[in-house]
Amino acid sequence: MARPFDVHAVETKWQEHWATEGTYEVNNDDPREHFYSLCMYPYPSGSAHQGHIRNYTFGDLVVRYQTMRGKAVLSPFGFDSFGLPAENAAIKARSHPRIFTEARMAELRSSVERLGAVYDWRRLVVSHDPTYMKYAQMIFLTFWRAGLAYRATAPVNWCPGCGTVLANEQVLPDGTCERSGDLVERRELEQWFFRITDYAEELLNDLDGLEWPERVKVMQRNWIGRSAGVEFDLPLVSDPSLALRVFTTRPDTGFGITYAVVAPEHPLLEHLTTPDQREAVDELVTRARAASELERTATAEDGSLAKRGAFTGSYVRSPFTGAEVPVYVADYVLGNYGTGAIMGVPGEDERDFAFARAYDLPVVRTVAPPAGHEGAYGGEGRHINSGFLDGLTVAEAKAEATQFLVEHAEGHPTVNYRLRDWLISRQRFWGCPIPIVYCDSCGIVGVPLEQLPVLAPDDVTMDQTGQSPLATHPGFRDTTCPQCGGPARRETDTLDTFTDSSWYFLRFADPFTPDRPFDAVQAARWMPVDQYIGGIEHAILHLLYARFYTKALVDVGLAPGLPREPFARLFTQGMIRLQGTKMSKSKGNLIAPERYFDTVGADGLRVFHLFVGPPADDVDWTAQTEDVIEGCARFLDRIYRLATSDLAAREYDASRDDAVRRAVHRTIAKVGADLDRWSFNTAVAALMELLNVLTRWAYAENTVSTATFDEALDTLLALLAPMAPHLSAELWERRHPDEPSVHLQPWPIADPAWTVEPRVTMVVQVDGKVRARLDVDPEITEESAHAAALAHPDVVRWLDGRAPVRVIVRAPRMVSVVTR
RNA sequence: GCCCGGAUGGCGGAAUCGGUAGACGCGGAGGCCUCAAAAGCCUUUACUCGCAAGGGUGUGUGGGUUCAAGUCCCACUCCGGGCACCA
Repeated sequence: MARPFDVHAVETKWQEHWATEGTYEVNNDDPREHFYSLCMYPYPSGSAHQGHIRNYTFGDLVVRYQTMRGKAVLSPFGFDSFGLPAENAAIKARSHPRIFTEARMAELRSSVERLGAVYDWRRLVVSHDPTYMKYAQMIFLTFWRAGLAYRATAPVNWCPGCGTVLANEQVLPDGTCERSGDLVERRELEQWFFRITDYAEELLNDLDGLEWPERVKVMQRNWIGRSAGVEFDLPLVSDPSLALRVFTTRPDTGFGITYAVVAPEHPLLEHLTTPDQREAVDELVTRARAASELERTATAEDGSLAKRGAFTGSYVRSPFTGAEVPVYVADYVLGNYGTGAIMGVPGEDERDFAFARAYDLPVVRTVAPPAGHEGAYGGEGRHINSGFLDGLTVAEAKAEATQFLVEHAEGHPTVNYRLRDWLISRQRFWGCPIPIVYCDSCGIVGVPLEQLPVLAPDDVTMDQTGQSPLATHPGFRDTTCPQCGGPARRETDTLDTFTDSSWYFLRFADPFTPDRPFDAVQAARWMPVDQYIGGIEHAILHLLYARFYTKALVDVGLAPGLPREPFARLFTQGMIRLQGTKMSKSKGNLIAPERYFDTVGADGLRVFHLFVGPPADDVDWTAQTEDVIEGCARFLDRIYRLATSDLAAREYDASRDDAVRRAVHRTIAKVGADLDRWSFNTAVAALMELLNVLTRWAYAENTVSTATFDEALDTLLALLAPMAPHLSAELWERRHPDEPSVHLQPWPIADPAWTVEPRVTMVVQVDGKVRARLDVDPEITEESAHAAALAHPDVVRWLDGRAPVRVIVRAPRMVSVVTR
């Protein structure tokens, strides 16, 4: 497609201009109102793909728009540069992940600069930068000393494909690794954890105050999984000094207990198992331990819980009925949730019902189900078969039953969370080493601050053997104890890379103060982030971890006075799809943005991403897409031609000026409102409409006065500036060579006097159908509208002599005449 | 199974507070310019009946509320996403 100007020359000219002028560098003490705009920290996977382009187009629009609105806008950039892909690539090529990573960082940076997205590059943050690592390690040690990091042996998720353990959040519901797709194994390992569960309640409650998409909040609420209930004792029949402690959210159904179940890992299982049941129990425990999540749940496909439990031979006594009920062991009860043991209430719980069916256990209903209901009933109803609870509603009975358990069964109300502590150890090389030393005499010792950062040596063999690559490097592994000076051994695991993206936004706010991660007073000038932009795929992992870090940093004293929530407003953009599947590097179905940079240019590609649909919606890349991109470039070309054509000699007819000026001011109002509500596609459409108005008058009728036309064109360029920054800057400069750039101009303000129309169309409905349209004054009174509507010949015709029964007047928009 | 979204012309989408459905763009049709093409410009484009004037129908389906429903209510279908042994 032939363009009327040299797109490439114009775009590079302005990109160099913004870089050399430092237009978008901003200091912390800037007196203007502060605004922090941030796109999610990218993993450097090479040159930008369409998802990046979309992300940075939105982010850059926000930055430039808010700047023109008079704010000091913080717009930083950085790289989440540690991670598995670079390490795997390095193993394959017998190279070093740093080499891959830095080459790809350069590519991505070049792409975003080519897009014309502007940043304060002085604030660049890179995860593998030794300075950043030093503070990442300092934060880890501070958390550890505050008791928020701890080392424990636990059954963990081991991914054979990645050669490392994973956090719960990285395991998909089907038990596979979210990254490699391998079936995750359970291994018993000693690992480092962050005590995120200490913050479960706050992480849940603070969601309410965030301007985030509701579905992201719902996902986080589900993930945290708060459930309030009661813990109480079921005494052993054989030894009443011992009891099985269970947790339930339905204490009201206690009269329906017909059995109890313990998890295969339960500490009391050994004691509960009688000699004649030993074999069956051992077999079940062995099977449960070996089975993956997937295999376990697969057996339950048909809803049956057969073969998933075994009788222990013991009995406990129900505090409600005094009855002796059998104790089973079953893998559907989890060892690490609640007390690892439950009461079996098949009447009201579906799993219990399925288990009772499979093991032929009695079912006692305690809540009357609706007529004809089969199976377990978990809904509302009146209690039956429940002694002192009979006749009560579920809520009433819960309160009564809780009270009873407190008095008679060592009970107390408890809250449990689905959320587990965050496993942060990774048996990989390309990450930040955990700054810990193990000494035989001193135990676990933190590396002293002055010895940070702990850096991995470069000559490490990274082959995946299941142990940390660093452990195979004696020079790194063997060290001396910082406390006693004796021989010691370093921690050889690295930190989960999600720790890096959990505080980078704070480092952006103040990378200038020496000797600390950031200065709290400086960071507080920007925090919280006013607008955070990224993909929905981070709804749980990154966004939950970053919230935890922010709260913890405040509590351990590294960020005194900072807000406890990092991201005030979140926008999650849609993804790009090709033939129904997500466009991504790993799927190999990319349409590279580069090809458009030289044809339609960065501005054309930006306008396309803004115009193609609502920012939150997915974009289907189809055969038509190329045409739409061309159309966006055509829109810019028309602006170029209009702005560079010579109209000064044209005739002047002042009668048309007002109409043009009204179109201009209505567009100002529309575009501003649309940008504020993230309706970028309609904002672009409004500019297209304005251009259509201007073109029509300027070319077809030659009647617009130069002054009005100039005002209109200048306004158009200003409104266009956040969307197509290069072209608008270029045309503005040509029109105003002695003035500051369009990007430094104030955002246009609509004059209310010019946003109202002198005449509007009023419709008249007869019995609900539009039968006439009238051109009226917008200030028309109800009476005049009423009279004018009934006098209209079309209305008279449609009334056909019938008298209106009712007339509803909504001047000046509409009159509704009813005859029936 | 549960919880969220969503369904509007040939296509992407618009309609912000219950008040002119289809803005804007893509694609299509016709025209101007040109030796011709490209580019550009102009007209037209929901479906349908009609020569026309002018009607009728129409926002996934079926009901309802209302003078008036894409928008609100009830039931359902399909699509997308999340959750799903957490007691």
